[in-house]
Formats: sequence, structure tokens, C-alpha cells
Amino acid sequence: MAASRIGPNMTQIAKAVGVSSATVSNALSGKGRVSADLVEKIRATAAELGYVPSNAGRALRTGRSNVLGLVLPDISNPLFPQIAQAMEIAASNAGYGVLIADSRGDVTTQTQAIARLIERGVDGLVVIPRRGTRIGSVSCPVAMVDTPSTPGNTVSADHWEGGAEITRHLQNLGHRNFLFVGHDQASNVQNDRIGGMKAALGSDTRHQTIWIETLLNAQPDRTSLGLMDHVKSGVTAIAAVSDLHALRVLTELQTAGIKVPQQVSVTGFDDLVFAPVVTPSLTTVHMNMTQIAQIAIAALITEIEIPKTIDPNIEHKNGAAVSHTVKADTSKVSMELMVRASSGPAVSPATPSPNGEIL
Amino acid sequence: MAASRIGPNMTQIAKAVGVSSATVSNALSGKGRVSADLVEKIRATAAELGYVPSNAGRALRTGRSNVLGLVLPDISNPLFPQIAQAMEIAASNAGYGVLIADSRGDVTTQTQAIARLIERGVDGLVVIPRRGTRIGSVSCPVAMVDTPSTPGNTVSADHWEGGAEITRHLQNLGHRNFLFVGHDQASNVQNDRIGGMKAALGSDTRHQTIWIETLLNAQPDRTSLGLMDHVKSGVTAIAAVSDLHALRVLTELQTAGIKVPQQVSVTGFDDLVFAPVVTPSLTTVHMNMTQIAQIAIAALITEIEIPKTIDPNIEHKNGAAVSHTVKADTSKVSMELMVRASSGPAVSPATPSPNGEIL
DNA sequence: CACACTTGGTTAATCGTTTAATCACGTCAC
DNA sequence: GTGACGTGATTAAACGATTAACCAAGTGTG
Repeated sequence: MAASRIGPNMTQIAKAVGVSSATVSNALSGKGRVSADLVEKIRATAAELGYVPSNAGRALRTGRSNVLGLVLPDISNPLFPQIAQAMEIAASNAGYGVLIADSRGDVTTQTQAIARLIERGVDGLVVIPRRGTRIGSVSCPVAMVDTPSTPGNTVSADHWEGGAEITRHLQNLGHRNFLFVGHDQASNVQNDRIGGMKAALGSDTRHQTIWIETLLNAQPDRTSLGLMDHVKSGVTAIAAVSDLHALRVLTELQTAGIKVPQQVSVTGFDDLVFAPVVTPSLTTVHMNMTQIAQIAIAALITEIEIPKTIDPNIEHKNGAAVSHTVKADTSKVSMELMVRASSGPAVSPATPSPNGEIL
Repeated sequence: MAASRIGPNMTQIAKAVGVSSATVSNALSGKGRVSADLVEKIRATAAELGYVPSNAGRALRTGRSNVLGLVLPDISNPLFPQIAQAMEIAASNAGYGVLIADSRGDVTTQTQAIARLIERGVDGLVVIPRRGTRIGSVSCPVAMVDTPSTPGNTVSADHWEGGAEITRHLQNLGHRNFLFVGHDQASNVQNDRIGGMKAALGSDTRHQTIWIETLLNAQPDRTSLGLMDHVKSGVTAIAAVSDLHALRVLTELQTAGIKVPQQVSVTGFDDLVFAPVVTPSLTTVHMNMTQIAQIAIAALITEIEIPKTIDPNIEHKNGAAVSHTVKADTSKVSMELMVRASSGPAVSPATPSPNGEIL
């Protein structure tokens, strides 16, 4: 059972035109010295015969697969579609394919996922790391997309500045008493976002932070975040680190009869697909994933395509070069504030009525 | 610049053990005849040297890449993470990689995306088709995941039955006046879902359907779906074809001061990531993507791995076999009703007060 | 004992592309 | 006229795994 490839190969084109297969290769790649009219003729017959180059043959000879691996911490992350789409487009424009691997949260699974991609012969990796995981020794260049403050980060959104924009926006609306809602205290991204939020606060403001995971660990079956207590204590603006949590906040407030944004303003992060269509539409911060992907992929490909001068200084383990995360000129991409209907002018703190209802 | 592969190859293992490379191949694949202890020794040294088989070499020789392509209609679909994750896991378990391609909505782009994957040498394709697109001639087996009622469908969720379960659930709660919310009248999936919903209705019920896209085309800048009119006319249950739209319905009702589920019940579809965390948590229907992916991938791989007896009956175009969508034993996977807090007992139709407010 | 058969291994060709090395040939300068 | 050189093509050797064909022993049988 020989390889049952369907289309013609270079030899068949060569035979048809009456030249050697090397000339066909040179003509199509534009590398060697081939006369202009012969190039034309070869191109024509190649097209006519429906020639499709064999990636396997090329990969075997050149040692490069023209495929990149995309490693995601948790595919069910609602931001993932944006990431995958942007990466695929950027890679595709550069002539690369994208092989996905889900690390399913777990760190060991992430290592296995990377190993699978390496075995498949990817030329480079884009890794959206799971909370502070270190990438072990990998035999290909790696682009990391995390936060600007993380060491080894190649490029990412400027989460800090995004957070700052949110609180500046809310302060301009008159808000002085904030509640920040995070999910996971170990997340670099969330810490950067909340860090930026806090950094932009004026001295005349008050703020508190709650972490959903912490609340849930303490009380696994709780459904409410207990926001009403904070509202009663005078909070007028609630800023979440993700639209997902902002949505949770929004619906919890609405169910309790709080008007958004008339009584309390709510903001999110990431501009997820539902942000513009809920009522009120969510004020949030948009990530320019397209640009991030372009930068990451470009940095990766630059590294891949430099002639591999075997550097004897690089440490080796089992003969494999240890990983090097690539650097890009631009390491952070600014986020864009999307002002929508869920944020509005601050009112004087709501005062609880005797029966606990908000006026 | 020769191929700068790092690890050892079969020849090096062969040299280390003192046998021919063919024996190494046979030992590792378990195909030829090799004595048990020699197999053991070869396995050991292969592991010791950190041998990783070259996919390129294998692919070139066997004509198979062990990579499948996943073509998605619109990566920003919030359901996509589930799909990609399930497919990746199923493929990975079968020893295959998954190359993604986004068709970005457009049908011509979808064709290009498929062409790119084919050029990369995928052994098979999983296609989640864009509204009723036909797959042109492709030189590899294709699994289609659409709806059971679509011709050529390989496997998919039983959207129809899922819809039926939703309306049965609501009828059991006493609801008799329904509003169905779809987005796109051309979608097979949405039509199946609404079809199932209607089919399960008793004769003592009333129902209407609105299509969001139609509303938006008529009035591009509208933000509300005008649900209040329907509620005033006596609707007590609103069933959307996706959690995304259910969320839209829920927040619009909440903003208008309608209590869910006390006054109106709301249900969705797909059990998206936010469904359990909003208030009230969404009653919806869950898709068993893991199972769908397993069936699709299994059907595909079965087709790929049968010895390719060149069938002269198959039509050819430019020498390439036309596509054949594969069949699976099970073509529909049942959906699971997730009863949560957004659906509750029906009340007698809300009667509008003189000023238009709902009591 | 000779023949068939099994066992355990080797040889060599092959997949399709790339590329270093080589070659044939015309041109130009001295 | 001959050596140097540029141009346009060819030859052949890789890349790494697979596998059909072959071969050398050992085993059993009539």
C-alpha cells in the first residue's frame, strides 16, 4: 500500500515541461537560476495539472513543518474564540497552520499537550500559560502571551492600563466608592487589571476587592456574591475583571431590584460576545487580539526563520536545545475602553430604608 | 543548511543497538517479526536516547499525516470552545492532531480555509458548516456536524428533541402561552430547535416566534427586542434558541422590572459558560459535545484507515477524488435538559395596569 | 537425508522536495 | 586564441520512516 497521493508531483511537472525536477523546484520557489520564460511555462503547467506541493516532502527535507502550536490554558475560557481566530488569521497570512492543544487546566496536562505538539513537529509555540506555569525545556521557540509584568512574556494586552482606564472613566462619572470583583487571586492577568484599577484611583476614593473563588471555597453552594451588603455600605461602582463576572454582578443586582446604571454602575473586561447585547449593554475594555496575535506570530516566525547557527553556548538536555521565549519590539498592546449603558453618573450613596430595601 | 533536527533517528538507534534500521522500525511499530528480547532492547535504547519519530518522514512514506482539520463557521461562536476542546481530546486520544481553520462566516472564505487544510495534508476534515453550505469536491473524507435533518450530516445533537424537552418542561410547569426567540431563520440548527419546541406543544397552547436578525434588519439601531408587548399580551414563557439570546431576553425583562421566573420563565440552549452563574441561573439544554466529537472523529478515522482500494467508480476531477462525507452508526446524540432557576410555575397572565406597568 | 516451513533478521527501494555540486556553453577581454 | 566568467540548466544526494523482497538459520517431517 504505497502512499496514495492523488495530485501530480514535481517530477511529473518536470516530465511534462521537459526539464529536470530541480528546475521545477527552482522555478516555483524563485531561488535558483531559471530563465524567465521557462519559469512562466513551469508555473503554467503546474497550475494546469493542479499541482499542490507535498508538505511532508518539504518538511522532511527542510526540517520545518510550517505549523505552529497553540497551547491554551482552558479552552472553555470565553475569550478563547477571539484568541484562536486571531492567531489562525495571523499565522495563515504568514503561511503557517495552527495546531491546537488544550491543556485542560492542569499543569501536567499542559506539559503533555506541549509534548504532543513538539512530536507533531511544530516550528514554534504560542502559549497562553496557566497561572504562572513555567515552560520546561522545549526544542523550539515559544511566544508567551500573559501579562506585561510576567517575566518571559512576549506580548500581551496592557491589562494594567485597561484597568486604569476603567476607574478613570468611573471617577469622571463621579464615583468614589468602588468594589472590585476578581475571580482568582493567583491569576497574573486579574492582578494586573485590579492593580491598574487601584493605581488610577484618586486619594478621595474608597475601594474593596472580593475574589469569587475565595467566596466559593468558603461556601461551595452559595449562589449570590452578597453584593447587596456592599451596595448598602455605599458602593456605587462595581468593576469586574471579566465580562463574565460583570454579567454575574449585573444580574444579581437586577434581581435584587437595583437599577443599573441609575443606582450602581457595573463594568467588565474583554468585550465578550454578550457584552453589547445585554440590557443594559456592558461598559467594558476591548482587547486588540488581532494585533497581539500579529506581534506574537511575527516574533515567533522571525526567530524560526533565522538561519540556525548552532550556538554552542545554549545548554542542551538530551541533545535538545532548551526553550527560548521570543521577544517582540512591542510587548504590550493598549486596550480600548468601550463605554456602553451599564455605567452612568454616580448618585449619592443609596441609603437603606428600614426594611432593608434600597430606595 | 540541512534540516537541523535535534533528536536521534532510527538509524542512530539501529547503530546503537547493532541492528538494521528496518528492525528498529519493526520493533517500535510491532509489525514485522522481531524477537521479544530484541524488541525490549530497542525500546529501551529508543527511550534512553529520547527518540521522537519524525512525522515528516512517516507522512512522506505512508501518505498520511495523522492530522485532522477542523473547519468552523464562525470562531467567535461562544459554543466553539466546547467544540474545539472535545474534538481535540477525541482526536488526540486516537493519535491525531487538530489543525484549525476559521471560515469567518463567509462561504468563499470557508472554501479557502478548506483548501488550506488540504494543502497542509490533513487526512480528514470535521466541518461545522455555515448555513447550508455544500462542501465541494475535497480529496479526503469529511465529517459534517450540523443537524440530524440536514442531508450529509454525520452526527450532531438532537436539536429537535432538545427543543421538545424544553417545551414539555415548560408545559409541565403550567405554561400555555409561548414566545420563541430565534436569531437567524436560515440556520438549520435553529429551525430544528424551534421545530422541536413547536412539535411538543399541546393543542391548548398558543405560540409566536420572533427572529432577532429580522428585527435588526428592519431597524438596525434598535436595542430592545420589544418583549414587553408580548408579555402584556399574555406570554408567560420565552424560549430562546441559544443561551446568548436567553440572556438578552432575561436582562431586558429584568430591566423592565419583570421578575424571572415569578412572572415570566426564560429558557436557553447550549448551556454556555455563563448559564449557571447568572441570576437567576438559566434553565437550558446541554449538548454532549464529547460524545458528538468521539463519534465524528471515530467515523472519520475508520474511513481514513481502511485500505484505500482505488475505486474506479468514484468520479474524479483533475485526478482528485470528490469528497465523501462519512456516515456514523449514531447520527444524533440526545441533549440533556438542565433545569435551573429561570423557569418556574406559570402564573395567570400578567395584566397591564393603566400606566402600562406590569403588576 | 532432503525438503518444506518457520523464525528473525537484512537490503534496498520508495515517498516528494530541496540544494550543493557540477556541467555545458556562449561571451568577453587580453 | 585562450583563460575567466556568467548564465541556465542538470545530477545526485540527502531528509527519516516504512515495507516488499530476500536471505540465513533452525525445526520438523516423511
